[in-house]
Amino acid sequence: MNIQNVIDTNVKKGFLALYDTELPTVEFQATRKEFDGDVTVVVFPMLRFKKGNPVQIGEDLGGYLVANVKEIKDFNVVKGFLNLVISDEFYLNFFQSIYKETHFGIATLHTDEKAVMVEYSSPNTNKPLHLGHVRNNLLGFSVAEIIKATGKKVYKTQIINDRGIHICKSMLAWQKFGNGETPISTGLKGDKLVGNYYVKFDQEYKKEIARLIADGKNEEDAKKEAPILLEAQEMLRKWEAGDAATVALWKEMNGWVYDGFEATYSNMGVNFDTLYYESDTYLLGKDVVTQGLEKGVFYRKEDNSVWCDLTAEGLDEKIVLRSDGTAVYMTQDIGTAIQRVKDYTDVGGMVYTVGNEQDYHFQVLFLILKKLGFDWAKQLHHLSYGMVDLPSGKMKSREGTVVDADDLIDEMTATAKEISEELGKLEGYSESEKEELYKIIGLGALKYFVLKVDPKKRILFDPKSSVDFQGNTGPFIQYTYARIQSIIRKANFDSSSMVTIELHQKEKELLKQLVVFPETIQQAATNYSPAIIANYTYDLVKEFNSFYQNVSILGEENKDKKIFRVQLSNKVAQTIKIAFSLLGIQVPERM
RNA sequence: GGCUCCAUAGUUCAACUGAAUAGAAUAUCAGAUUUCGGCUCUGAGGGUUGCAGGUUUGAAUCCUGCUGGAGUCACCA
Repeated sequence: MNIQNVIDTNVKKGFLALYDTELPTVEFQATRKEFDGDVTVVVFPMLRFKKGNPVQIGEDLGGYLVANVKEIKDFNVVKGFLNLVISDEFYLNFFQSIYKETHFGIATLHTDEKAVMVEYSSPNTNKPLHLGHVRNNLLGFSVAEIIKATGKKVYKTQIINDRGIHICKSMLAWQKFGNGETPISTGLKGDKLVGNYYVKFDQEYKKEIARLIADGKNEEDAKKEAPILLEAQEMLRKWEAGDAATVALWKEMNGWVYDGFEATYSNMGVNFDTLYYESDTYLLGKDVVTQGLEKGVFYRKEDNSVWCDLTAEGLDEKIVLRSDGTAVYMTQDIGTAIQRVKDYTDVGGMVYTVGNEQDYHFQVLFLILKKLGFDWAKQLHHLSYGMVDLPSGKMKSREGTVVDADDLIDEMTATAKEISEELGKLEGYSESEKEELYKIIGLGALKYFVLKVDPKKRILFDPKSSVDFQGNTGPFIQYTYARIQSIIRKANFDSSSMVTIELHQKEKELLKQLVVFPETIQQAATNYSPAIIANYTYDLVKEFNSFYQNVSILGEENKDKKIFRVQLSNKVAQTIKIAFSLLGIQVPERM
């Protein structure tokens, strides 16, 4: 019995009664502040079905609605806009119906629907996580939570690129120059330690190239013949042959990296339900390619390489198997996708959180999977997002302009600490509670900053000034939440019974905002956009602050009104908390 | 060069996917509240929505062509 449905069906009914004409759709929107009313029906589109003066049609329809629909109390027409005034009773009934709900807006699990697998993060194991991964992780995690909130089962996953020549490079450098260093012996996080040796390899490699060139080699040959590179290639062959010592070293060093990543993930507050490793999946696609060849989806060239012709779909030809029979990136992704559906038979679709530089890759991947005839291939989505740029330009690891994820979180936490100490509302908090709080605020600022922007747009991140704590920011919203909690702590009277009062305009505005929360989640899910949730929450908070400024809550003399305002504040706080949980942001009781 | 994406107040972002005078925040200026947390609230100035056409009762939004930026077009991942 939501108000949209009521209006939709009754406008159609009214149109039929008045003009004897069927109206397929009704367009409406929230009424702008400067006009009277709550919901506005747009008359213009109706002119296609019934020629006439839009104002007159508006008047006729308005009259019909007020006479026939109890929720609609009054109306006015401005140009082609029919503004409807919704009754207090409707909003009060709505409030009573949601007041006891602890998870307002969150749908219960629809057991009849297929599950969705959301992939995100998928880092290179040679490099510690940086700002780009932060955006990826926050987006992936949040979209997974949002989809879950619409009632679907969700599996969070990632594919770990744990194999290949790049891994051998850091292994080799560690063997040669590491002197047996471990994360424990150095006190370094494992991913940082391994990352250092990856850099070390590159330095040595460059030195050798320079030496070879000095000895008279040309640059191209020098790059190919540098001894350290040859050694790395030899190591890869050993690894692929299953050489025990090489595999043991590989396992040990990867273990360090995973521990390091795990620390960063847990710090960031993201997690996974299931993991896939490239070393397990890189061969998976081959069988599929064989089957695809039989079906005629792929074809073999003279040199024995296998291709997929996508020119009919407006794309190019794409290689899926090298002439030596080995798998390429695409082969691996085909195999992994199929494996996932085998492992989790309830999965009916997947979301890939990967940067927009891979738009083309995923277009091709999805198309190939469709051609192979998998019914779930229609339910694949590439959650493509823009890069994070620094004022100095692109992040480049070699130039040291990478913003490290761990460092970033530490910095944000430190800033939060400075600000909280100035405010000084934390008497009675222990040191560890304070530290916990600083992290909630610091991370809240970072996450909100990243998530409030439409995913497909680029973000310019200025570490110095970008992350603010005022205005449209995470801490501003957290602050409002904390302030409501303060009011509730002080409201030491029984406020559990439901009351009927005449609504203040500000109360009505707040209720209007609450009404649209469930559909906002739905919209965020269909658009794969946490930004929609972020902006909704901000609007709700602004509306609350305006209410807070305009009416007195605890100072109200009318007992019923006082009760209602406490209840309403409480519901707003709960809604903030739920909305923020969809973004992976926590809210503090005090700050 | 082909294809894809992006361009909105000084700045950071919106605009419910085609509707009313394009909205917030921030910064600036002017005020309120001095009593539920002054990290609050109200107001002002600030825009030819990159440019030029087109479709439409109506365009930031759709189409075409430009300009500027990014990405991609590997038997790399």
